[in-house]
Amino acid sequence: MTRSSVRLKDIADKTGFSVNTVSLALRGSPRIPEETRQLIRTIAEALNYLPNHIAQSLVSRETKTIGLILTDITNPTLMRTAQAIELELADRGYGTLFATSNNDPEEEIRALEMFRSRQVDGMLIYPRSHRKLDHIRKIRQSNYPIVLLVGDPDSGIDAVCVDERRGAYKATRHLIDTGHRRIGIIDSANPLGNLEKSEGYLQALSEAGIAFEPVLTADPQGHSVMKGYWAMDQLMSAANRPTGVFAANDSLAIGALRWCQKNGVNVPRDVAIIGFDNIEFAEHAATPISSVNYAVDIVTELAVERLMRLVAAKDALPDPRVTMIEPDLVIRESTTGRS
Amino acid sequence: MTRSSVRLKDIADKTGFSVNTVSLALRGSPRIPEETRQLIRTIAEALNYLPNHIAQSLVSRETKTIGLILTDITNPTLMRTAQAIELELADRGYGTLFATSNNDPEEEIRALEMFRSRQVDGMLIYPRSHRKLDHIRKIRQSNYPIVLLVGDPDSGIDAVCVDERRGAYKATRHLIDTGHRRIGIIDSANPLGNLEKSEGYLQALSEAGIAFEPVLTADPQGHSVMKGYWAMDQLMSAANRPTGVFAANDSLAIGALRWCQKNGVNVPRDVAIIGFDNIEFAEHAATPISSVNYAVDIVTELAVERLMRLVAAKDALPDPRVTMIEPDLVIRESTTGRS
DNA sequence: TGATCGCGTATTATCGTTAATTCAAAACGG
DNA sequence: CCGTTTTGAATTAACGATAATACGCGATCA
Repeated sequence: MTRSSVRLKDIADKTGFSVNTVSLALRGSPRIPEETRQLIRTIAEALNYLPNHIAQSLVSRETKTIGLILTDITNPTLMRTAQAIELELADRGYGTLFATSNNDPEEEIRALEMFRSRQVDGMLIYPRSHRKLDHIRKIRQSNYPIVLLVGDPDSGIDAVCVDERRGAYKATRHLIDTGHRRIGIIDSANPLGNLEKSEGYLQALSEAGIAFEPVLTADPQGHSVMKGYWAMDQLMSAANRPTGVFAANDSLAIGALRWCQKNGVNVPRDVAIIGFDNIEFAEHAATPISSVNYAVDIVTELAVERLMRLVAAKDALPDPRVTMIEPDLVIRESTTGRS
Repeated sequence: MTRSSVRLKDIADKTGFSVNTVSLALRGSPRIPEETRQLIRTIAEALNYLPNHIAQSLVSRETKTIGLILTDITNPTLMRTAQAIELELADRGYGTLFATSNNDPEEEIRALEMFRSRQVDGMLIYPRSHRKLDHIRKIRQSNYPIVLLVGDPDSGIDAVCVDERRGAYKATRHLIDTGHRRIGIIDSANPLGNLEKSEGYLQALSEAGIAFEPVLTADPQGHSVMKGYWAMDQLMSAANRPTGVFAANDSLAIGALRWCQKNGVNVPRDVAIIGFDNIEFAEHAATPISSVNYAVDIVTELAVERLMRLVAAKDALPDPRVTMIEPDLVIRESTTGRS
C-alpha cells in the first residue's frame, strides 16, 4: 500500500499512547494534559497527519458536503452562481459535490441518487423543469434538506431564486413604456420548462391591453448566441415585424443584436432589444444591451443560508419557504432613443 | 433519527438473512442462489435502499471521487472545462468535488488538504501559478495522482493542457505576418503567474527581429472586459501607438475593442486585435475578433484519461508526462484588411 | 485506614459496508 | 454407511475514526 496515508494508529504507535488518547489530544480535549497534547501534536505534524474525513463521516453521520446540481454550465450566470455557492459553502466548512443534468431528466435522477448514496448533508438544485418535481419532492419529504434555485411557490420545496416572472414583466413593461406595441419574445417554449419569463411577458402585454400574437414568439431551442441569432431571424421574417424584443437571456439578446447588425436593422431605432441576467458582455456589446439585473451573491447567500438552516434542523424540517429576489432593470442604449 | 436511511441491516431483519448474505445478494454473488437473491433484491427495492458510499469507501479505500481545483470561474473557458470534466468523470463513475482557489495560494493549499482529507482518488488542478508548485509536487511525490491543466515540462507533475506559448506565438506571428511591427500585449505580468503567453509573444517578436518595448505591455490585473478596456487605454496612450494588440483572453480583447469603439479608433484599420480562447462572444463582438482556438473537449478528455491511468497504477506512479495540445488561429475581421 | 474521588489513559463498542473464515447440513462417493 | 465434498448460509474481522465506559493509582476525606 504505497499510497497509504497516516492514521491515528501510526501516531499512537510512535508515541506509545492509545489511538483514543491521540484522537482526544488532536481535538484539544481538556482531559489530556498539556504536555502530552504537545507531544502528540508535534508527532502528528511531523507525520503530516490529516484526519480521514470518510471515517469521521461514518461515525458522525454527516459528511459536511453539499451536492450541487445544475442543468448545464454554458450559461455564464449559472456558473457565477456555482462559484458563489462553492465559496459560500467553503466558508462554512462544507465541500461541494457537483453534477450537471444536461437538461436530461434521467441524469437529474442519477445525480440525485449519487448524492444520496454519498450521503451529502443537503442539496442545492437548479431543476431541469419545475413542472416535474415529484422525484425531488419525494426526497424532501423523507426529511432531506433541499433548496431549489428556481422557485415555485406551490412545489412544497424550499427555494431561493430570482423572480423571473417579475423580471420579464419589468422588461416587457419597459418596452411598452418606451412606446412599443409590437413586442417579440425569444424564450424556450418547452411546456415542461420554466415558463416564468413567458408568463411575465404575457402579463405585461395584457395589462397594457396588447393582444398576444404567436407570430411574435420564437423558441431558440437553446441559449447560445447563435440560437438567438436564428430566433431573431424568425421573428423578423414576420410580415409585421416587432419593434421591441425581449430575450430570455443575454446570450440570446446578443445573438438578436447580431442579426440586426448583419441585416442593416438599427438598434434601438428600428428594434429595441432587452435581455436577462446582465452579464458583462451585454454591457459591452456593439450596442450596449439593456438587461434584467439581480444580485447573484444575494441569491446564493440566501440559498445557502436556508439550506444550512434545514441541515441544522435535526428532526423535522420546517415548512418549505420560497424566497423570490426582485430583479431590476439596467437600461442601456439598446432600448433608448425612442419615446 | 428521522433522517436515517435504509441499511443492509434493515433488509437483513426484514428477510431473516444475515447482513452479509444481503450484501452478497445485492452485489450478485454466485454464492447466493437465484431465489434468495430475487427475494432480497425485491425487499431492497421496496425499501428504496441505496448503499452508503461512505462506508463502502472506508472499506474499499477508494472514494470514486476526483477533486477539481480551479482558480476562479469568471473565465468562461475554465467553466466549459469544468463541465466537460464533470461529464467525463461521471461517465466513468466518478464524482467531482469542486473548489476554487480564487488565485490565493492559501486557499489553494486549503483545497488541496480538504481533498486529501476527503480521500479523493485523484485531483485535477488548474494551479494558481506554475512557478510555485512545490506544495503540489510534494503530494504527487507521495504517490497521489494529480494532473495539472496548465503544464510545465519540468514540473515533475503530469499535465495536459493547451500550449499557451505556442498559441501566443501564433497570434503574434499572425499580426507580424499581416504587416504589423508595433505590437502590444495585454497580459498579466505577475512573475509568479503563468508567463507562457508573454514568452510566446516575445519569441515571435525576436524571431521577426522586432525589439521588445516595455511601453507596449499592459498588465490588466484581472481578466474582465473592463480590465481589458483600461489596459487598452494604457497601451494607446503611448506616444507611439501599437498597430496590433494581442490580448491574453477574449474578455480582455473585447474590452480592448470596446475602447477603440469609444475612442474612434477603427478596428482593424487603425489597430488589429487578437484574443485567446475563442469564446462565443468573440465571434459576435461588434467587430468579430480573431482568437486562438483549441479543443476544450480533447484537453479534458486526455486529462481525465491520464488521471485515470494514474489512479489505476496501484503501486508506483508512472513517470510524469506533459501533453501539450497545439492551438490554432481563427481569423476574423479584427485582424484582416491590412497589409 | 479504608472508602471515595479525580486524573490520565486504555479498552470496548459503534458507524455501514466488504472480505475472510467458519460452520451446519445435505449430497456424494467408494 | 461413514468420510468427504458441496452448498448456503452465519460469524468474525477489518476500514479509520469517535463515544462511552472501564481501570489503575495517587490524593482526599471521614
